[in-house]
Amino acid sequence: MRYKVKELAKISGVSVRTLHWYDEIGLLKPAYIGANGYRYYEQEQLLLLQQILFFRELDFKLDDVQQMITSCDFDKIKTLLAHKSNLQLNQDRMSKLIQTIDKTVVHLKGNKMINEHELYEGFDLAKQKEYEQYLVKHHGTIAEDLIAQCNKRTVSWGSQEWKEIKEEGASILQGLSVYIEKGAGPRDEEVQHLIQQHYKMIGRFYDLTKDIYLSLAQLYCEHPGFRKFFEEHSQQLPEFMAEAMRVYIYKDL
Amino acid sequence: MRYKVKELAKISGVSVRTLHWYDEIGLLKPAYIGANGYRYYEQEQLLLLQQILFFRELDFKLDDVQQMITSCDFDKIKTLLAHKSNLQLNQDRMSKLIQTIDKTVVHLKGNKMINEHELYEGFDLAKQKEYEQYLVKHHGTIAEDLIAQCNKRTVSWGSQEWKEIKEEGASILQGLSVYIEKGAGPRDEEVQHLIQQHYKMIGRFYDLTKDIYLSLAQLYCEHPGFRKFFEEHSQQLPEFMAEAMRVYIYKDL
DNA sequence: CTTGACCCTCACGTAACGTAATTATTTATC
DNA sequence: GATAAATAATTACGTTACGTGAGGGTCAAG
Repeated sequence: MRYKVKELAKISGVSVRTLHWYDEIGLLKPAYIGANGYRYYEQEQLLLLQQILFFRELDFKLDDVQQMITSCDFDKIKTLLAHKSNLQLNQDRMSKLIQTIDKTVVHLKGNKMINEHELYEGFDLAKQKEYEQYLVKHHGTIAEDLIAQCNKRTVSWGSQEWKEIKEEGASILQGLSVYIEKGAGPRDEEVQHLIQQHYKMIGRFYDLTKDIYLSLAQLYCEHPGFRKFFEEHSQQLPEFMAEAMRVYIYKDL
Repeated sequence: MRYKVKELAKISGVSVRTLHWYDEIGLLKPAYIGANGYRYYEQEQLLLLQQILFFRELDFKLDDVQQMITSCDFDKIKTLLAHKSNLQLNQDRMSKLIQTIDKTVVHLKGNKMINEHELYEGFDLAKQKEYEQYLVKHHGTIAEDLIAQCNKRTVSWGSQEWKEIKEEGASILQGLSVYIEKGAGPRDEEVQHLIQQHYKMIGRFYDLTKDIYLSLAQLYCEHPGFRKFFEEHSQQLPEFMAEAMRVYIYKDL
């Protein structure tokens, strides 16, 4: 069995350019080159490529990958452990950065006395009733059960918990609108990560199923109250978010 | 007060080239340019530069830094939170990578049946007595106290704990020798991180002070048994590690 | 007036490809 | 067998945030 570039690219999930590049730097040479100048790869190269991709995924530089695949198991272990400690360093740095961001956000909020009401008015309890009626009208008894469950859970929440969940919600929506401005798509990884947070957050209100989450996506677009709330962050947020939610639900299939 | 490039570079801790670059991309223009073509910065630019460096440290791309310093607090918060979720994504990835590395290491070890004795013989209990006598001879009663403390603590350790600490120790030494091969210096961040791990590990045996740790550095170089053990990883490991240990102790001063 | 420290502007190198542009070859269809 | 579509090749520029010289002016001190 021999593969041409495109074929090997497809089964290994890399681009043709990557194979060209790996050839150029001597990381993965073709088994042989035809009289037409074409690169032909064999089973052996496929296996080697998989090794390469494995180490690449671990954030090794290609130079180091080169070393790895040619070194013995003992040296591999040494290098892996050294690399691990590097990753841990990075992790520590991330933690510190996140802390710094949190502090900065608090500082900025305190500085400008951002009006909580303005930021979070979507959680207004008065509007809650309206939403519930809408839900019942459009989704029947299932919605009633959810509302009951939601009420049962939230009565025990203190103002601290409400504040947390409000902040988290606002953070998610703000994040999404930033990505919209940047021209990101609903299936981009960063967006999906935010949607995952959203999914988990909603799960604190009631037991969430895929169907219910899809209904929510619909609700956010259709219900004027929700629409307005979302549109305050970004004009395209309702559709964008609904699409991202659908992607999130269907992506595992 | 006006600064020329080198002066601003020194007080802000960046390179001259960086200032040139920031000028070129319009991120930080000089206050004015002299007839000689020199860049002159004022207090205002210094403050701006500090802002820039703050966001740069948070791993923002310079494009985004540009946005940040020109946007209002509200938008800053949005962007910061979006960035935070990015960092969290990265953190998650790191965790997974580290797990994968651990699994791979276990797999490689199992595969090649690496001889534990060969890897960890430095922890041989028989040799322990020899070390202790050497310590007492060269460091007197302080060493005796340490040995007593060490014995008191370690009697309660099970084989699991011994194994853990052996693995950690081996991992550190292997990591160090990899860096030596790469031509790293004793004060490099990665090396210092490993030394920190080493410091903490030793701290599990007895209460560690700076003086004692410095004595250890000496011991590793002088005592033939230790030397031999370290030299099995790398010929230069004893001196390299001792120097790194001294750097670690003195770096806070 | 020289010397050294400093300034300037190119301009190439980095890592790992992405993205054309242009040309040649194979494959599929008629 | 001719033509078109797909795929191959090479070449080369773009990306990030600078590092590192090269070659050549400017300024303060001795």
